Amino acid sequence: MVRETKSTGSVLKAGPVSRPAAHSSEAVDDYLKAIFWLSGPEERRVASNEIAAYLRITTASVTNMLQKLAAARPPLVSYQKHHGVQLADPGKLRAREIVRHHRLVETFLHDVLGYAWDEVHQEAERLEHFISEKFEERIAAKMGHPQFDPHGHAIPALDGSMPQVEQMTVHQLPVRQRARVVSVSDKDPEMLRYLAAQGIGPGTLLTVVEYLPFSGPYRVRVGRNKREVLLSLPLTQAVYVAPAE
Amino acid sequence: MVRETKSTGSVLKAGPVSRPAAHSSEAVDDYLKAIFWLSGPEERRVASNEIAAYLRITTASVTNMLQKLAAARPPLVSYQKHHGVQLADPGKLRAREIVRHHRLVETFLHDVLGYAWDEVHQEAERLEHFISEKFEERIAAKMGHPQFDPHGHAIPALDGSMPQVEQMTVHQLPVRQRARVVSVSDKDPEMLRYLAAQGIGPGTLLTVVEYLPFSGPYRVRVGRNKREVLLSLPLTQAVYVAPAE
DNA sequence: TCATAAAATTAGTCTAACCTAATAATTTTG
DNA sequence: CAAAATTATTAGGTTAGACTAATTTTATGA
Repeated sequence: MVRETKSTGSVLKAGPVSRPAAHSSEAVDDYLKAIFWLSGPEERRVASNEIAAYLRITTASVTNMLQKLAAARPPLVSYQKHHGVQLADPGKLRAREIVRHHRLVETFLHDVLGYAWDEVHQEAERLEHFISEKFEERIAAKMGHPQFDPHGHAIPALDGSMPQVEQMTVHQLPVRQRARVVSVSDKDPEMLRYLAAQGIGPGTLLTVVEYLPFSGPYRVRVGRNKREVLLSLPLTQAVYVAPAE
Repeated sequence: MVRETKSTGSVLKAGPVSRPAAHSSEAVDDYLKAIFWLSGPEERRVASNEIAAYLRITTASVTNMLQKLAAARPPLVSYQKHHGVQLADPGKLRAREIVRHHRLVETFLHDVLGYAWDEVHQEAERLEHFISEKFEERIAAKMGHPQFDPHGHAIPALDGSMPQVEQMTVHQLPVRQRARVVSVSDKDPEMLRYLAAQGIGPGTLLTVVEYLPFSGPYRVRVGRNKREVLLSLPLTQAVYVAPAE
């Protein structure tokens, strides 16, 4: 019985030449995203180690996958045994595309479907892999091509470019320096709910009054009414700010 | 190195007892849907054969999967060697849930995101597996809990119930009998575009004037202005109507 | 610099879901 | 009602992407 293959369609051997991979598997997407985040704006090489910790899988699995990503035509990463990986251009493009999907979907869930800001991440994390370019385009258009997601993160443009905003964490902010919240990590819903309850979100003005020793809480004045709140170390590391004049 | 498994999470061994399976794989979903459609409203047993043809895979693969679906706790199908399958209640529930997802998503894409009616099926076919109950609930609410999708198909209620509308195909419609279009098969985009161009969609009034022999085209009068169009056999089988008094 | 610790790689196993080829059961028909 | 045709099942293979265990390479620090 001969039939057309209904294959799972891995990128790894697909496509004629040099196109940015029609579509990749969820697993491949997740590796590309991990490398993208871990390598940071300087795009430094990333160790298998770090990827394994980030994705909560073993390093053996990572090595295995990195070899496939590097063997893909065109290669999605540049990989050197024992010396980590870097995204190659097609991989970088795909990573940025997924980040764009994620943040557009988050914004859509929040602004159009009325999700709370601590609920959007989980749903976007799944959908980012499965929406089409058309879907992406339509929701972006519906929202007037937003620049930022509900947590204040910049949404990459279609060409993949992402505005680099100058920012630091509250943890790094000098005492008494007035600053405006730029963005908040979206990973932990509980954290987001707590911060929202304290009136902290993108745009909020704040000042660190004092930080207590031994990773103690930070006393922070929030907003116009200068309410004072206490933020633990992890919280101060989850809130990004830009100094205000 | 011991780690939490980030398994693909098959239904087949998941869950405590007797819950309708937290979530199933895409493949399992597709089998359940296939059985659901093939068994029809009478819920007759379905042969491995038919499933294989419907999903365009081999019968060996089907047998293999049916055994797993039957071995799942709780069983998703009732399966007897050499005598086909029927959906068990949990399987039926999941199948209806996916149909609900599919039709709600189609309606959403069409009504909210401005997709054309021939574009919605493909996107919904992917997304139906990955949206959460919350997403489903939110888009349904946003649209005012619609009863029908853009092709005229009824959207199953949350409890899985589907109104059974009395209908026949244009192919089966007696000559001169006035009828109203109930629904149109969404599978073939080209067909949908052609029908739309002829002014045929849910709600359209029509009458078969004449059918020519040897599977020849049907002459059909459409709408109030009684424009006459020719429909090939496949088209007459893709359009469902209810006789109008 | 060399011994040890840390990190990465290889080799081989597992599962889901497909496949082909061989075999068995059922149904149809002369 | 038995032979032929159809349909279903079993057995064994493949691929992606996880895993463990063993080994090798690189980095560290006495």
